[in-house]
Amino acid sequence: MKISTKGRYALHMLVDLAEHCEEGFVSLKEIAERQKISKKYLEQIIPILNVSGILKTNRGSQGGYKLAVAPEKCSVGQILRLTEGSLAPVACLENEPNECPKLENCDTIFIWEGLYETIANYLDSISIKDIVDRKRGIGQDNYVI
Amino acid sequence: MKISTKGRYALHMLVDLAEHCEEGFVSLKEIAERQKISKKYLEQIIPILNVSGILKTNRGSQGGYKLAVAPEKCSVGQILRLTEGSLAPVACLENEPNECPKLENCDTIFIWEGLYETIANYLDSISIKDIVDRKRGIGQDNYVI
DNA sequence: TAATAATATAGTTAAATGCTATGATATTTT
DNA sequence: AAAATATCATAGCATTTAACTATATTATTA
Repeated sequence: MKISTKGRYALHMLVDLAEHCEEGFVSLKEIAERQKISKKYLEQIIPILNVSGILKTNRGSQGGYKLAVAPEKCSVGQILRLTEGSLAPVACLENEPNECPKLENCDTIFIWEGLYETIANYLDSISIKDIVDRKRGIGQDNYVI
Repeated sequence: MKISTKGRYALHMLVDLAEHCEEGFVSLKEIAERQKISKKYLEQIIPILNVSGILKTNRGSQGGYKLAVAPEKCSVGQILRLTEGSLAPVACLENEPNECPKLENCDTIFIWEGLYETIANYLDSISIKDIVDRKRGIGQDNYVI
Protein backbone atom coordinates (compact mmCIF):
# COMPACT_ATOMS: atom_id res chain seq x y z
CA MET A 1 0.00 0.00 0.00
CA LYS A 2 2.67 2.43 -1.12
CA ILE A 3 2.96 5.12 -3.76
CA SER A 4 5.96 4.33 -5.98
CA THR A 5 8.88 6.61 -6.76
CA LYS A 6 7.44 7.05 -10.25
CA GLY A 7 4.40 8.81 -8.84
CA ARG A 8 6.34 10.84 -6.30
CA TYR A 9 9.01 11.91 -8.79
CA ALA A 10 6.34 12.80 -11.36
CA LEU A 11 4.79 15.18 -8.86
CA HIS A 12 8.13 16.78 -8.02
CA MET A 13 8.81 17.21 -11.70
CA LEU A 14 5.47 18.87 -12.39
CA VAL A 15 5.82 21.15 -9.40
CA ASP A 16 9.24 22.14 -10.69
CA LEU A 17 7.75 22.88 -14.12
CA ALA A 18 4.96 24.92 -12.58
CA GLU A 19 7.43 26.96 -10.59
CA HIS A 20 9.57 27.70 -13.62
CA CYS A 21 6.82 28.15 -16.18
CA GLU A 22 7.91 31.73 -16.84
CA GLU A 23 11.27 30.57 -18.13
CA GLY A 24 10.00 28.87 -21.27
CA PHE A 25 10.97 25.27 -21.85
CA VAL A 26 12.71 23.64 -18.92
CA SER A 27 15.17 20.84 -19.59
CA LEU A 28 15.19 17.54 -17.75
CA LYS A 29 18.79 18.20 -16.85
CA GLU A 30 17.75 21.25 -14.82
CA ILE A 31 14.89 19.44 -13.16
CA ALA A 32 17.04 16.44 -12.35
CA GLU A 33 19.66 18.64 -10.72
CA ARG A 34 17.20 20.75 -8.77
CA GLN A 35 15.15 17.79 -7.59
CA LYS A 36 18.16 15.52 -7.15
CA ILE A 37 16.64 12.72 -9.19
CA SER A 38 18.42 10.71 -11.92
CA LYS A 39 17.75 12.37 -15.27
CA LYS A 40 17.67 8.97 -16.96
CA TYR A 41 14.94 7.84 -14.63
CA LEU A 42 12.92 10.99 -15.27
CA GLU A 43 13.19 10.28 -18.99
CA GLN A 44 11.21 7.12 -18.35
CA ILE A 45 8.51 8.89 -16.43
CA ILE A 46 7.98 11.55 -19.10
CA PRO A 47 6.25 9.31 -21.68
CA ILE A 48 3.84 8.04 -19.01
CA LEU A 49 2.70 11.60 -18.44
CA ASN A 50 2.86 12.56 -22.10
CA VAL A 51 -0.04 10.37 -23.21
CA SER A 52 -2.43 12.62 -21.31
CA GLY A 53 -1.25 15.79 -23.04
CA ILE A 54 -0.36 17.72 -19.90
CA LEU A 55 3.11 18.50 -21.25
CA LYS A 56 4.44 20.53 -24.15
CA THR A 57 7.74 19.36 -25.57
CA ASN A 58 10.50 21.08 -27.51
CA ARG A 59 13.56 19.28 -28.73
CA GLY A 60 16.98 20.60 -29.52
CA SER A 61 19.11 23.20 -27.89
CA GLN A 62 17.20 25.30 -25.39
CA GLY A 63 14.46 22.68 -25.57
CA GLY A 64 12.69 20.93 -22.74
CA TYR A 65 9.22 20.74 -21.27
CA LYS A 66 6.50 23.01 -20.01
CA LEU A 67 3.05 22.45 -18.65
CA ALA A 68 0.39 22.39 -21.35
CA VAL A 69 -2.38 22.95 -18.80
CA ALA A 70 -2.87 25.39 -15.95
CA PRO A 71 -1.47 24.03 -12.64
CA GLU A 72 -4.88 24.33 -11.02
CA LYS A 73 -6.35 22.08 -13.72
CA CYS A 74 -3.89 19.30 -12.94
CA SER A 75 -4.76 17.17 -9.94
CA VAL A 76 -2.54 14.86 -7.95
CA GLY A 77 -5.09 12.11 -8.54
CA GLN A 78 -4.77 12.53 -12.29
CA ILE A 79 -0.98 12.20 -12.15
CA LEU A 80 -1.01 9.19 -9.84
CA ARG A 81 -3.59 7.38 -11.95
CA LEU A 82 -1.07 7.60 -14.80
CA THR A 83 2.05 6.59 -12.91
CA GLU A 84 0.52 3.98 -10.62
CA GLY A 85 -1.75 2.58 -13.30
CA SER A 86 -4.77 2.99 -11.04
CA LEU A 87 -5.77 4.32 -7.65
CA ALA A 88 -7.68 1.13 -6.77
CA PRO A 89 -6.48 -0.43 -3.48
CA VAL A 90 -7.28 -3.94 -4.74
CA ALA A 91 -7.01 -5.44 -8.23
CA CYS A 92 -10.59 -6.70 -7.91
CA LEU A 93 -11.82 -3.18 -8.66
CA GLU A 94 -10.00 -2.90 -11.96
CA ASN A 95 -12.42 -5.14 -13.89
CA GLU A 96 -9.69 -6.95 -15.73
CA PRO A 97 -9.94 -10.17 -17.73
CA ASN A 98 -8.63 -12.30 -14.85
CA GLU A 99 -11.34 -11.20 -12.47
CA CYS A 100 -11.60 -12.70 -8.97
CA PRO A 101 -14.10 -15.60 -9.11
CA LYS A 102 -15.27 -14.82 -5.57
CA LEU A 103 -16.12 -11.22 -6.45
CA GLU A 104 -19.84 -11.84 -6.88
CA ASN A 105 -20.34 -12.69 -3.24
CA CYS A 106 -17.30 -11.09 -1.66
CA ASP A 107 -17.90 -9.97 1.92
CA THR A 108 -15.29 -7.25 1.90
CA ILE A 109 -15.48 -5.66 -1.52
CA PHE A 110 -17.60 -2.81 -0.16
CA ILE A 111 -14.69 -1.85 2.07
CA TRP A 112 -12.37 -1.51 -0.89
CA GLU A 113 -14.96 0.37 -2.91
CA GLY A 114 -15.32 2.84 -0.09
CA LEU A 115 -11.57 3.12 0.36
CA TYR A 116 -11.10 3.64 -3.36
CA GLU A 117 -13.60 6.47 -3.37
CA THR A 118 -12.07 8.03 -0.27
CA ILE A 119 -8.59 7.97 -1.77
CA ALA A 120 -9.71 9.24 -5.18
CA ASN A 121 -11.73 12.09 -3.70
CA TYR A 122 -8.84 13.20 -1.56
CA LEU A 123 -6.21 13.06 -4.30
CA ASP A 124 -8.46 14.71 -6.86
CA SER A 125 -8.99 17.61 -4.47
CA ILE A 126 -5.33 18.64 -4.58
CA SER A 127 -3.80 20.33 -7.63
CA ILE A 128 -0.26 21.14 -8.65
CA LYS A 129 -1.13 24.77 -7.97
CA ASP A 130 -2.03 23.86 -4.38
CA ILE A 131 1.43 22.39 -3.92
CA VAL A 132 3.17 25.43 -5.38
CA ASP A 133 1.01 27.83 -3.37
CA ARG A 134 1.71 26.02 -0.17
CA LYS A 135 5.42 25.96 -0.89
CA ARG A 136 5.48 29.71 -1.56
CA GLY A 137 3.37 30.37 1.48
CA ILE A 138 5.73 28.51 3.75
CA GLY A 139 8.74 30.12 2.07
CA GLN A 140 7.35 33.61 2.71
CA ASP A 141 6.62 32.75 6.32
CA ASN A 142 2.90 33.22 5.76
CA TYR A 143 2.33 30.23 7.97
CA VAL A 144 2.79 31.11 11.60
CA ILE A 145 2.01 28.68 14.34
CA MET B 1 -0.77 1.14 -3.91
CA LYS B 2 -2.41 -2.20 -3.24
CA ILE B 3 -3.57 -4.10 -0.16
CA SER B 4 -1.84 -7.50 -0.13
CA THR B 5 -3.48 -10.91 0.11
CA LYS B 6 -2.22 -11.11 3.69
CA GLY B 7 -4.46 -8.24 4.69
CA ARG B 8 -7.41 -9.39 2.63
CA TYR B 9 -7.17 -12.98 3.82
CA ALA B 10 -6.79 -11.87 7.42
CA LEU B 11 -10.07 -10.00 7.15
CA HIS B 12 -11.85 -12.98 5.60
CA MET B 13 -10.49 -15.18 8.37
CA LEU B 14 -11.66 -12.85 11.12
CA VAL B 15 -15.09 -12.46 9.54
CA ASP B 16 -15.33 -16.24 9.41
CA LEU B 17 -14.37 -16.47 13.07
CA ALA B 18 -16.92 -13.83 13.99
CA GLU B 19 -19.65 -15.66 12.11
CA HIS B 20 -18.87 -18.95 13.83
CA CYS B 21 -18.08 -17.65 17.28
CA GLU B 22 -20.95 -19.67 18.79
CA GLU B 23 -19.30 -22.92 17.75
CA GLY B 24 -16.34 -22.71 20.12
CA PHE B 25 -12.88 -22.98 18.64
CA VAL B 26 -12.77 -22.99 14.86
CA SER B 27 -9.92 -24.82 13.14
CA LEU B 28 -7.88 -23.34 10.31
CA LYS B 29 -8.88 -26.34 8.23
CA GLU B 30 -12.52 -25.27 8.35
CA ILE B 31 -11.72 -21.64 7.63
CA ALA B 32 -9.42 -22.55 4.77
CA GLU B 33 -12.10 -24.74 3.19
CA ARG B 34 -14.89 -22.21 3.63
CA GLN B 35 -12.85 -19.26 2.43
CA LYS B 36 -11.01 -21.26 -0.23
CA ILE B 37 -7.61 -20.11 0.97
CA SER B 38 -4.55 -22.33 1.48
CA LYS B 39 -4.46 -23.45 5.11
CA LYS B 40 -0.67 -23.28 5.09
CA TYR B 41 -0.79 -19.67 4.03
CA LEU B 42 -3.30 -18.84 6.73
CA GLU B 43 -0.94 -20.42 9.26
CA GLN B 44 1.55 -17.70 8.41
CA ILE B 45 -0.94 -14.93 8.83
CA ILE B 46 -2.04 -16.14 12.27
CA PRO B 47 1.15 -15.17 14.14
CA ILE B 48 0.99 -11.66 12.64
CA LEU B 49 -2.44 -11.22 14.19
CA ASN B 50 -1.55 -13.06 17.36
CA VAL B 51 0.87 -10.45 18.66
CA SER B 52 -2.02 -8.07 19.21
CA GLY B 53 -4.00 -10.52 21.31
CA ILE B 54 -7.18 -10.49 19.24
CA LEU B 55 -7.21 -14.28 19.02
CA LYS B 56 -7.66 -17.10 21.50
CA THR B 57 -5.91 -20.34 20.61
CA ASN B 58 -6.50 -23.96 21.59
CA ARG B 59 -4.29 -26.78 20.41
CA GLY B 60 -5.09 -30.41 19.96
CA SER B 61 -8.21 -32.17 18.85
CA GLN B 62 -11.21 -29.85 18.65
CA GLY B 63 -8.77 -27.00 18.89
CA GLY B 64 -8.56 -23.91 16.76
CA TYR B 65 -9.09 -20.20 17.11
CA LYS B 66 -11.70 -17.80 18.32
CA LEU B 67 -11.91 -14.05 18.62
CA ALA B 68 -10.62 -12.76 21.94
CA VAL B 69 -12.34 -9.42 21.45
CA ALA B 70 -15.82 -8.36 20.42
CA PRO B 71 -16.15 -7.98 16.63
CA GLU B 72 -17.22 -4.36 17.04
CA LYS B 73 -13.99 -3.64 18.93
CA CYS B 74 -11.88 -4.89 16.05
CA SER B 75 -11.41 -2.43 13.19
CA VAL B 76 -10.26 -3.08 9.65
CA GLY B 77 -7.58 -0.44 10.18
CA GLN B 78 -6.22 -2.34 13.15
CA ILE B 79 -5.95 -5.57 11.15
CA LEU B 80 -4.37 -3.93 8.11
CA ARG B 81 -1.80 -2.11 10.23
CA LEU B 82 -0.64 -5.54 11.40
CA THR B 83 -0.62 -7.33 8.06
CA GLU B 84 0.62 -4.47 5.89
CA GLY B 85 3.10 -3.27 8.48
CA SER B 86 1.65 0.24 8.27
CA LEU B 87 -1.09 2.22 6.59
CA ALA B 88 1.32 4.94 5.48
CA PRO B 89 1.20 5.55 1.71
CA VAL B 90 4.89 6.51 1.63
CA ALA B 91 7.83 5.16 3.64
CA CYS B 92 8.79 8.75 4.54
CA LEU B 93 5.99 8.75 7.13
CA GLU B 94 7.29 5.73 8.99
CA ASN B 95 10.17 7.59 10.70
CA GLU B 96 12.64 4.80 10.16
CA PRO B 97 16.42 4.92 10.57
CA ASN B 98 16.99 5.38 6.80
CA GLU B 99 14.92 8.52 6.64
CA CYS B 100 14.61 10.52 3.44
CA PRO B 101 17.22 13.31 3.51
CA LYS B 102 14.87 15.62 1.58
CA LEU B 103 12.09 15.22 4.13
CA GLU B 104 12.82 18.48 5.92
CA ASN B 105 11.87 20.61 2.95
CA CYS B 106 9.75 18.20 0.95
CA ASP B 107 7.09 19.97 -1.11
CA THR B 108 4.71 17.04 -1.22
CA ILE B 109 4.88 15.46 2.21
CA PHE B 110 1.70 17.28 3.27
CA ILE B 111 -0.16 15.39 0.55
CA TRP B 112 0.91 12.04 1.96
CA GLU B 113 0.18 13.11 5.51
CA GLY B 114 -3.33 14.05 4.46
CA LEU B 115 -3.77 10.85 2.48
CA TYR B 116 -2.50 8.82 5.41
CA GLU B 117 -5.03 10.40 7.73
CA THR B 118 -7.84 9.99 5.21
CA ILE B 119 -7.07 6.29 4.75
CA ALA B 120 -6.63 5.62 8.47
CA ASN B 121 -9.86 7.40 9.40
CA TYR B 122 -11.82 5.47 6.85
CA LEU B 123 -10.40 2.05 7.73
CA ASP B 124 -10.69 2.64 11.47
CA SER B 125 -14.37 3.45 11.01
CA ILE B 126 -15.21 -0.08 9.85
CA SER B 127 -15.27 -3.04 12.23
CA ILE B 128 -15.48 -6.78 11.74
CA LYS B 129 -19.01 -6.54 13.08
CA ASP B 130 -19.90 -4.09 10.30
CA ILE B 131 -18.80 -6.64 7.74
CA VAL B 132 -20.79 -9.46 9.33
CA ASP B 133 -23.86 -7.25 9.73
CA ARG B 134 -23.76 -6.16 6.15
CA LYS B 135 -23.35 -9.73 4.95
CA ARG B 136 -26.36 -10.88 6.99
CA GLY B 137 -28.39 -7.91 5.82
CA ILE B 138 -27.73 -8.64 2.19
CA GLY B 139 -28.37 -12.35 2.74
CA GLN B 140 -31.79 -11.58 4.25
CA ASP B 141 -32.68 -9.25 1.36
CA ASN B 142 -32.86 -6.30 3.71
CA TYR B 143 -31.23 -4.22 1.04
CA VAL B 144 -33.67 -3.30 -1.70
CA ILE B 145 -32.79 -0.85 -4.41
C1' DT C 1 -1.73 -43.36 22.34
C1' DA C 2 -3.33 -42.03 18.15
C1' DA C 3 -5.29 -38.37 16.01
C1' DT C 4 -5.66 -33.69 15.54
C1' DA C 5 -4.04 -29.13 15.43
C1' DA C 6 -0.84 -25.42 16.05
C1' DT C 7 4.08 -23.81 15.45
C1' DA C 8 8.58 -23.14 13.25
C1' DT C 9 11.51 -22.75 9.51
C1' DA C 10 13.01 -22.97 4.91
C1' DG C 11 12.47 -22.93 0.09
C1' DT C 12 10.42 -21.37 -4.40
C1' DT C 13 8.57 -18.94 -8.25
C1' DA C 14 7.21 -14.77 -10.30
C1' DA C 15 6.71 -10.15 -10.59
C1' DA C 16 7.59 -5.47 -9.41
C1' DT C 17 10.75 -1.71 -8.04
C1' DG C 18 14.13 1.36 -8.83
C1' DC C 19 17.23 2.25 -10.99
C1' DT C 20 21.79 2.31 -14.61
C1' DA C 21 23.79 1.93 -19.28
C1' DT C 22 24.05 2.39 -24.15
C1' DG C 23 22.89 4.29 -28.16
C1' DA C 24 19.96 6.48 -31.62
C1' DT C 25 17.43 10.35 -33.30
C1' DA C 26 15.71 14.95 -33.64
C1' DT C 27 16.26 19.98 -33.40
C1' DT C 28 18.40 24.32 -32.85
C1' DT C 29 22.08 27.49 -32.49
C1' DT C 30 26.33 28.91 -34.25
C1' DA D 1 26.52 22.32 -42.43
C1' DA D 2 28.22 21.05 -37.91
C1' DA D 3 28.35 20.91 -33.14
C1' DA D 4 25.83 21.00 -29.24
C1' DT D 5 21.93 20.00 -26.78
C1' DA D 6 17.97 17.45 -25.86
C1' DT D 7 14.61 13.79 -26.35
C1' DC D 8 13.45 8.89 -27.37
C1' DA D 9 14.07 3.86 -27.26
C1' DT D 10 15.81 -0.45 -25.27
C1' DA D 11 18.01 -3.45 -22.47
C1' DG D 12 19.90 -4.99 -18.35
C1' DC D 13 20.29 -5.70 -13.45
C1' DA D 14 20.18 -6.02 -8.52
C1' DT D 15 17.06 -6.00 -4.79
C1' DT D 16 12.86 -6.61 -2.74
C1' DT D 17 8.24 -8.17 -2.24
C1' DA D 18 4.37 -11.31 -2.95
C1' DA D 19 2.29 -15.41 -2.61
C1' DC D 20 2.68 -19.52 -1.77
C1' DT D 21 4.48 -24.62 -0.94
C1' DA D 22 7.00 -28.11 1.78
C1' DT D 23 8.86 -30.40 5.67
C1' DA D 24 9.17 -31.29 10.17
C1' DT D 25 8.19 -30.55 15.06
C1' DT D 26 5.55 -29.87 19.19
C1' DA D 27 1.50 -29.72 21.99
C1' DT D 28 -3.09 -31.27 23.40
C1' DT D 29 -7.01 -34.10 24.02
C1' DA D 30 -10.61 -37.56 22.95
